[in-house]
Amino acid sequence: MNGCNPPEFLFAADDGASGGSERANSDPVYTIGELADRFGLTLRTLRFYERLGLLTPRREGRRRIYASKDADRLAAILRAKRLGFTLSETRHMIADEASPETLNLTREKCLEQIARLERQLAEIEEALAELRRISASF
Amino acid sequence: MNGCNPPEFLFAADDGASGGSERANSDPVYTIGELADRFGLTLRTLRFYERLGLLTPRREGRRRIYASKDADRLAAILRAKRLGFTLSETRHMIADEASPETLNLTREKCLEQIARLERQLAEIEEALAELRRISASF
DNA sequence: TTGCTCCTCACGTCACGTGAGGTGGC
DNA sequence: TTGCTCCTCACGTCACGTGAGGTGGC
Repeated sequence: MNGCNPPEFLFAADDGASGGSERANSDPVYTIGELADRFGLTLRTLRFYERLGLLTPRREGRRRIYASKDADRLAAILRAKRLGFTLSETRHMIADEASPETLNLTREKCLEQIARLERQLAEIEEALAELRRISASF
Repeated sequence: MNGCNPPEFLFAADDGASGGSERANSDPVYTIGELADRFGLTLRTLRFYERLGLLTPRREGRRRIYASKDADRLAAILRAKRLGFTLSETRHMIADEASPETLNLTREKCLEQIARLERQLAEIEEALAELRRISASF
């Protein structure tokens, strides 16, 4: 514990919804199909995230069982994805076991990402301008 | 030949520059390295485009020799790329032998592409807004 | 002989999609 | 038995990057 950590933003993805098969007492538990439905993903995507070490559901035999902390972690992953980070960047940003729902974003990474997206934005805007010029000429 | 073709835009990429090893009389000819330099690409990229059937340089033994029509075609490919088309879409858009420097863009494809890019633009703008909010909080 | 440019495999990366063939419980 | 959901390979897609090992001509 030290009192002067580098600036760091613990970014909570709040997800108030609850559901799934309540198997134990009150802690929701999901099959892969349920979790996929809930987040609008494919089974393949969830298995893929597991292979990358982003998710680690427990098993009942061969079948994957996802607890609410896994769902929280998945929400954080998708949040990072929406911000335009790659999965391997996301892997370094997902916080530790204690708070699976937070993303570990430094100010520096934040500014780098902004610069990256601004470049993409400029490219797309140029393309759009040209396409509009062309389509106006038809 | 019919007089009522669908609306179609033959889009010339003008590239006035000339250079390269003038091997035959007055028609510039390039090695793969020269062409890569000229367009800021890697050798790998040019070989890859050839495998996809986008470029078909002639050979002198095993070595690739690019004529000015190949350079024109490459310019058209890169133009389509800047407009956000995939290489396989581009493959269908590059015009026939007679005019290697033109892209064959229908009005419909143009509008579809505009819609696609507008969606990407919106996603990037949302991500940017969120990242700016986060970075302002540091 | 060294240096340069070229060549052909062929595997890696990114974020998955898409079968192929099989299992388990209602 | 049929239907449903799950499973593990394993190859495909997109646009290349990155060696590995070799060739040809100055």
